[in-house]
Amino acid sequence: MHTIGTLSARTGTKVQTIRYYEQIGLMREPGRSSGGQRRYHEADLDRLAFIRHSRQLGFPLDAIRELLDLSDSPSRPCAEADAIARRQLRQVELRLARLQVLRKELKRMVADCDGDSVAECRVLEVLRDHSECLTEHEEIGG
Amino acid sequence: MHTIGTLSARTGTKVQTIRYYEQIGLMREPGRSSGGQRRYHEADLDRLAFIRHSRQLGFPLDAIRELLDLSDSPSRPCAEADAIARRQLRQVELRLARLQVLRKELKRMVADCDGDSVAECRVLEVLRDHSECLTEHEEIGG
DNA sequence: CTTGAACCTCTACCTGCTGCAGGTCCTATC
DNA sequence: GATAGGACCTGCAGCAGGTAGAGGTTCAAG
Repeated sequence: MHTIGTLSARTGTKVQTIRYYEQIGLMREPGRSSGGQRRYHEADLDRLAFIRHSRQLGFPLDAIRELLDLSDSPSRPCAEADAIARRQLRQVELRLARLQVLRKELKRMVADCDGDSVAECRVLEVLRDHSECLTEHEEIGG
Repeated sequence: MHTIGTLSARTGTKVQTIRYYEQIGLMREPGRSSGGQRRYHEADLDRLAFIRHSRQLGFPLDAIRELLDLSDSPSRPCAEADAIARRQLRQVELRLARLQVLRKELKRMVADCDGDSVAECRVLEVLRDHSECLTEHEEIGG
């Protein structure tokens, strides 16, 4: 039996986050001590580790929910898990591509700026006028 | 004089978003028509375009606030604007580096999976056991 | 039996918006 | 001048994925 603090320490997850996962139904409601404190089994620790690792790989909580469901029914074909992972890979590749465009533009921006007064600052100039950009970038929220 | 709808259409910003920018003090409070509707000057349009463009380049609203302040005082040296842009560039490069690690790991994950049953699914296996990863990745929220 | 670290619930806040409800204004057309 | 209907108004709730704090209880070591 583990306390929530033990799970926290072992998985590097904040205590509040574990309670949050319980609240949104990602973690099962654990048993309680006579005084009302959460007491976890080893399986809960594994589940939390799974969740955290998936988060580290950028999976959104909804995807993790699906993966956990799949993980709980071992006889099903794994095509679904595979599809989720591929979707995540596509997302990551999309974000990479967009960030690469941004990096290029930002690099050019700071390279062109010679540190004079704000009035002739290249950085501000480029921000003022999108047409000075070499590439389209409809990033925002990527 | 422009309506909020005109600003919206010209900058590709939702009407609500413009009102939100006003609420958080990024956009100045415009004048109003006799009936209480917002009426904008050309300068407001420019300001909104600046904000949007900065957002597209991934600048957080706080940074944009600083950049706007700088932009309003043209005699100051532009070192500050430069620093903000460099900071943003560093952020983008950090995110890029992390995403590249993720991509590698995800690629390996889906490549190893041969589509059999969940019980022996590589995807789930890797998620279960971080030690199967080739690289450390403390992504989360990047 | 005491102490204090760890736990509990509840609520609010973060970023950067977006959407809806329910009501008002503006302007073109008849 | 009346009317239709699109554009506008305010205010509030909600999204992801947590994080922080208040104010109170429990647990376990000494």
